[in-house]
Parts: sequence; C-alpha cells; structure tokens
Amino acid sequence: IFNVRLLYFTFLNHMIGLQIRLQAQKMLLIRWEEERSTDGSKWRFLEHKGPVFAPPYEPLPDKVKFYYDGKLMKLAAPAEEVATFFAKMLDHEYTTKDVFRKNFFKDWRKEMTSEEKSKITDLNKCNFAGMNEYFKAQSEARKQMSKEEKQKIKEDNERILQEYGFCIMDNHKERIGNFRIEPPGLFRGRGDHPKMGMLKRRIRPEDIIINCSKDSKHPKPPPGTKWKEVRHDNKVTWLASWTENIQGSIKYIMLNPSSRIKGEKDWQKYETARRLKKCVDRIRNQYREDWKSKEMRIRQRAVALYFIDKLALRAGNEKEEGETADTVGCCSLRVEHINLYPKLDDQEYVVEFDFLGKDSIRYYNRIPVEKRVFKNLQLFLENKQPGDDLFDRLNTSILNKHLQELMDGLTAKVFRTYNASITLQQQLKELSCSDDSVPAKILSYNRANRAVAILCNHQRAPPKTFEKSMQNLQTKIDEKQKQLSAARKQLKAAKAEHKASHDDKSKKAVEVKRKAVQRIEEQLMKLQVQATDREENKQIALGTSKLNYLDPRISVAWCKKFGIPIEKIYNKTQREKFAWAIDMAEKDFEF
DNA sequence: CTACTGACTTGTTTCCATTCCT
DNA sequence: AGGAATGGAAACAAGTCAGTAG
Repeated sequence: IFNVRLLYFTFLNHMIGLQIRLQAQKMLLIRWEEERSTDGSKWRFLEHKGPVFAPPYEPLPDKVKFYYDGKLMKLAAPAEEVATFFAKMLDHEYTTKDVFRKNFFKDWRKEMTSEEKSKITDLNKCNFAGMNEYFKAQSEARKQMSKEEKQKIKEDNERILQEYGFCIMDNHKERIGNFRIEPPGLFRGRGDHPKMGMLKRRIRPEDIIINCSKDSKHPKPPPGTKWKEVRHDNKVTWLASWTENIQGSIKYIMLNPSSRIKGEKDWQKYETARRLKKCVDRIRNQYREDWKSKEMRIRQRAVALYFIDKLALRAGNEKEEGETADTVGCCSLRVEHINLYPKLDDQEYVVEFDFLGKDSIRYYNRIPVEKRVFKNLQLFLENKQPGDDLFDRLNTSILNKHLQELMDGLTAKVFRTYNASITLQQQLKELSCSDDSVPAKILSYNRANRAVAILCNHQRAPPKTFEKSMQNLQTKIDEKQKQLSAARKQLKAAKAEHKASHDDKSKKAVEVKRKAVQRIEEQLMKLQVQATDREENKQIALGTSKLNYLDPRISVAWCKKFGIPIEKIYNKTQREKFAWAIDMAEKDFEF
C-alpha cells in the first residue's frame, strides 16, 4: 500500500534532469517501486559529496599558559588538544566527578610525549585556568564581532550547507540530516556512565565508509587521504558511517526527517499503530487470560505486556554491565525497582515503580493494578534478591516474537506509539470546544499533548529562569488588568456622555472605547492562557511526543476541524517533517 | 539459546538566532 | 541599542529490534 506514496512526495521534491529523461526514469521508478517491496532495496540512485570533517586542531598561542604543579609547561600539540577539551569544560559539574577525571586522565596520558608522561602524573596538579580563560575570551570576542563578520560566517556556513548538505536519491534532491562529522572531544555519557570523560577521537577520512550508487559521481576524500571503503549497498539508507571509539558502535550519516525515505517510514509506523488499534481488544483479552497460565514464562510475558500497554513502558533490552549507565525498561526491571502494597491509602493492590529509564530519567509511579497482576508479581518476587530480574523468564526477544504472532509487524514499541496517538485523539475530542477562541483552543491542544507526555514520562528540569519568567508574565497580567479597568471606566464615561448629548461624535467615542475594551480583554485572556500553559508545562517536555509518537494526521485533522492554522501547532521544521500528513489528512481523519 | 552486530528511532542537552523588553 | 528570554536546530547519546553466527 505504500507504493502510492509517490503522489504525496512529488510536490515536495525538486526534480532534476530533462523532462524526457525524467519521464523515462519515472517509468523505471514505478517499476522499481513494485519490485522494492519484495527485495528490500531502499533506493536505486544515490549521489552525495561525502561528509564535512571537523577543522584541524589549531595550537594555542604562546601567551596561553598551562602550569603543572605550579610550574609553566608547554605541551606538544596532541596533548595540548586533549587538554583544551578539559579546560573548556572546567565550569561543568562533569569535571568534578571522579570517574570523569579518571577516564580523562588515562586517555590524556596516551596522547602525551614520553617526557610529558613522566612529568604529568597527577591531574590535581594541573592548572587549566589559563586555557579556560582564553576560551572564554574567544567566545566573548565572537559575540562582539561586527555585523559584517557575522554575515560572512553565515554565508560560509550556507555555502557548505548547499554543497554538502544535500544529496540526490532517486530523482529527488534531499536534505541530509547530519553531514558534519562529530569533532573530537570528551565523551559525556548521561547519568552514572562508567565511560564519561574518555577521549572521543578525531575521525579521519580513513575511518569513513561511503555508501552511494555505483553509477553516481563518488564523493572525493580530502586531498592526500582515502576513504576506508566505498560501497554500494541499496538495502540501507545511510550515506556514510564510521565506528566510534567509546562503545565501538557505528555512527551514520542519514537523511533529514523531511526526506521521502524518512517520511515514508514514519507513515508506516503510524499505520502499524492503527492496525494495532483494530486488534488491541483481542490482544488485551489474550494477555488477561495468560495471567492464569500454568507456565511461569507465559504469566511473566503477560504481566510485562500489561505494563507496556498500560504504562507505555519501553521494551527494556539487556545491556552489557559496566559499559553503560545502569538503566532499565520493562523486560529488564529488577526486584529492587518495584514495591507492592496490598493496601495503600484508600487503594488496593498498588504497585510502586521507581527506576531509571532511558537517559537515566527517573520513572516514578504508583498505580493500582488488578488483583491477578498483583498476585503474579508477588509470585515473581518469591525467593529473589533485590538485584535479580523481576521477569527472569522473559526478554525483549521472546516478547517481540510473541507479539509478532499476535499481529504482523507488532513489537513492544508499537504500544507506545498507539497509546500516545489514541490518547491525543481522545483528549482532543474531550477538551476542544468550537466556541473557544484560538488561544483557548491551542491551550486545549497543548493539554492533550501534555497528557501524552505524562504517559510517556517525558520530563524536563524546570528551566532555570522559570520562576522569574512566570513573575514577569504575572506583572504583565496585572498591568493588563489595570489597563482594562481604566478602559472600562472610560467606556462608562463615554456612554454617560453620549446619553447626555446624543450626538454623533459621542456615539463614535463610545464605539471607539468599546473596541478598546474588547481588545484589552482579548489581550488579557491571551496572557492568562499563556500563564496557565506555562505553569502546567513546568516539568513536562512536549517535543519528544509531538515529534515521535503522535500521528501528525490527528493534529492536521484537528486544525482543519477547528479552523486553527497549522503554523500554530507545527513550526517550519515540523511542517517539513510532517508534509506527508499535512497533505493527506482531511478534517474527518480518524486514527 | 546467547552473544554480538548493524541499522534505525527516540531522547536530552547544548548552542545559536530571533524575539522580547527596557 | 543592547541585554535577557525564548524557541528552534544541531549535536550526539541511548534506546529498539532484526539478523546472524556459534
């Protein structure tokens, strides 16, 4: 069914080549489209310029001093470069952490000359203050640059973007997502990461694998260098890749979310979630039955699935111990992550979750469950230590195999997509009121979005300036209120005046004043809505769910139905990413 | 079944430009 | 004009999940 997608994307993309050639290629394209579903190719033609490398290291001017144990020391370029990474971060909490310091020092020493190595043996005796000040001054100087200089830099960036930021994939010019190679630096893991502070090494052309089509103009490596490899694999979507040295994992250069290949995949994702909608009742009945199974593994599978469905937990793959921060998802929950309360306050069978999830974000929730789930959990906990797996007979692979049998294409994460999107749709239905003003409708939309963000546990730290900005807004509101009462008084006076004189001039004055009151009322309302929205959003991040979990067609349909311009809901990038949905969805779209 | 790899999505943080406010 | 606040984009880390080898 995705073969019809061409219709939706043609308008987006710039055609290249001559009309006749184009015609011929179109025919080929359609034929290829039909083949594609069976052989899994992602493209036929791919041409790009390769990645942009980080600028080479520029040694510090001599006036920048580094002291070891109080004594001035000039470092050779390799060690100096790594030292600057640390010096730049001096204000960051990271540099006070033991693990960070230890890892940094170990990797730094590897870059030193043997002389440096023998002298520098204690990080505590290193004084990076001079370097730190230098970089602060540099960034200050950058801010102070003249308009012309800033303009020049902007133009240079634009030129690089135009040259390297686009590729051609099957007749379409497409934006590349990340065409710049990550510069070297110190690895900053999230949470309690055992590898924080390690040196992320510089990536050279010799590390890069290029992927493009055979019949394309191949990207040229920088003068005097070679690519690691040039391959022509059209079963994958990436343009270039390299192996990163911290975890040994592969990094990719891929297309922007606005591209056909990403948009299509996104669409597909929501179609899978919509198929789940059709059979979710059956699946729910199934797992409720499975709570009674004779087999432990089936009961565990069923309880885990219940959590994934009800709480929108992630699947929870196993991770290699000591390689990453200790975080879990559903299948990897441990005994220590839950508490059971047969009775809590006025509720029965309460499960308390407290664990670190993706990015070491804390998930804390107390939730009453059905008696059968509770009893099962008690059973799973029997004879276990806090560090043992809650679901010892289950992992994500087993779970996903089971899900695959229940519905084609079903995996654990589909539940998150499904529950997020269906929640948005329900909430929008419940909260929107066609009589509301535009700002009030948008508040309703944000509230619906918020319900989803809470479900998915998308938190944020309250912005540092939150209290202050709230206060500012409140002062504005107070002022508006004063303005309003003043305007009302004036209106009243004008009315009285008109009553007395009954002339045209005073009638006009009444109208003018009435308008003024109305305008101020509107402004006040807008401010109040804004304050509510901001307050409710204090600890909640809407972006992630909006971008990754909510079927954009729901939002597009809602906008059409309630006469809200789409720009009020999606900014420019978001509109590009969701172009397929904006084009496709009518006001009666149902997820 | 486990371990491991590869490709791709999802997530937060940081940086930067624009807007807002004085 | 200039500085603070804000929102968006870039950067890049951290997940999911399928496939393969042993």
